[in-house]
Amino acid sequence: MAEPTQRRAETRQRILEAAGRLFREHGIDGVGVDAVMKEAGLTHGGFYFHFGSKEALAAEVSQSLLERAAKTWDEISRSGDRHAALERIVRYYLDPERVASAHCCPLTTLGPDVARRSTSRKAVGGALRGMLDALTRCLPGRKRQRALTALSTMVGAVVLARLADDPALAEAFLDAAADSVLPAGRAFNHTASEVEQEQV
Amino acid sequence: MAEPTQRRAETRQRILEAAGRLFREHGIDGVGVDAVMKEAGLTHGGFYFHFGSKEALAAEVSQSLLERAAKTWDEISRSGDRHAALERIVRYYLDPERVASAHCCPLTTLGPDVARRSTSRKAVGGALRGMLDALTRCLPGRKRQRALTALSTMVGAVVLARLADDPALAEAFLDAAADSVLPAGRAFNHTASEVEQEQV
DNA sequence: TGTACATCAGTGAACGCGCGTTCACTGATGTAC
DNA sequence: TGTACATCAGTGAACGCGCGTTCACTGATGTAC
Repeated sequence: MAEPTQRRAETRQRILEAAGRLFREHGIDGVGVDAVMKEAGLTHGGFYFHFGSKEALAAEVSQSLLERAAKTWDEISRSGDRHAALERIVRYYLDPERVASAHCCPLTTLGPDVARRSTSRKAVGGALRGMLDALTRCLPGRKRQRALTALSTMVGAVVLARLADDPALAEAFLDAAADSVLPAGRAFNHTASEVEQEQV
Repeated sequence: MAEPTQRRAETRQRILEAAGRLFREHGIDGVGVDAVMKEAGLTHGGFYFHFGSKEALAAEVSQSLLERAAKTWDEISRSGDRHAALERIVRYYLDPERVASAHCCPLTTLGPDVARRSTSRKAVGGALRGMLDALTRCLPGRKRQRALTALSTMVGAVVLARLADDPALAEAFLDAAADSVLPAGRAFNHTASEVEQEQV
C-alpha cells in the first residue's frame, strides 16, 4: 500500500492541519505540542520525528495556511471577470459566520503571533505578496496602493469583528468593510454559502 | 507622606503599566506573572494582593490601554477643526516608528488575544465604541459607517505592517492607509514627532 | 510624648501542574539472499 | 518462496523548567491610650 515516504508525508500533513486549527483558535502560545499531536490522533513523543521544534512548526503552519489563501486568491483573480472575482474574494473573506469560526484568515487570528516570531514572519512574506498581487489584479485600475488599502481594511474589519462584544457591531464592521472595498453600487450580501467552502 | 490607600493604588498602577508593556511586546500568554512583577520592581508573591488572577489582570490591562486611547481621541476630536483633528489621530496612529515599537495600539498587538478571552472582550467594548465615536466626529459627513471603515483600515494596516518582513512593504501599508482614511488631497507625512508622545 | 498594638504592603519559599524536549523502546513494513 | 535482518513511524516514560497560585512571614506605618 502507501509508499513509506508518502505515509510519513501524510502524517506530517495531518499534524500541520491539526496545529492550524488549534493555533488559530487558541493562539500559538495557548496550545502545547501534546495537544497538537492528540488532535492529529498521535502521541506527543513522535512530534520531533516530523518537526525540529515547536517554533519550526509555528513557522510552517503560518506559511502553509497563508500560501493556501494566496493560491486560492490567485486562481480566483484569474478566473472570469475581475468584478466577480473581487466580489467572490471579499464576500467570502468577510462572511460573518466564517469570521466567527476558527476558520477565518490566519492574518487576523495569528497576525501578532507571527509578527513576534522572526522565522514565522519570514516564512509568510511570499504569501502576503501573493495575496496583494491577486487583489491588485482584481481591483479597478490595478493599482498596488488600492490593494494595500483593501487588504488592510479587510484584515482590520475581521480583527475588530472578532473582538467586538456585540454581534451587531461585528456585522457592522464587516458590512462597512465590504462596502468600502467593493466598487460602489454593488450591494453586499451576507450568505457566502454558494462560494466554495475551502477558500481558506 | 503618601496616604496608605494611595500608595497601594500607585503600586497597582505600576503593575498595570508593566503588564501593558510586556503583554503588547510578547503577547499575554508569552509573559508570566513573575516577569510582570519584576518589570514593576516587585517580587511575584505580592501580585495576588492587587489582582485576583492573571486573567483579571489581562482584562484590566486591555481595558485601561484602550480607554486611554479612547480618551485621547475624544479630546482631540473636540479640539480645533475636524480636519486637523483627524489628521492628528491618523498620523500618530500610523507613524512607522511607533508602529515598529511596542507602544502601538493594543488593538493591533493584543486584538486576537483579547478576542479569545471573554472577560477581556467585554472589558474593552466601551472603549472601542468611544474610539468609533471620536472618529465619527472627525470624519466628513460624520457617518458611522465611515468610522467603522477607517478604524478597520488603520488597525489592519498596523497589523500588516508589523507582520511584513520588509520595512518598505510595512511603510507602504501605512502610507496607503493614511491616504485612504484622510480626505483626498492631504499629503501624509511620516514624522509624528511634533504630535505629543503620550497619545496611546 | 511615649509605648503597645493593629494594620497592611510586600517578601520569598513552596505547591502541583503542564510545558518543550529527549530517548530507549516496539512493532510493522521493506529488503537481501 | 521463506527466513533474517534493517529501517522506520510512532509510543510512552522521563527530564528539567517555568508557570499560576498559595501562604506563613516581615517590617514599616498608623492608631489608641
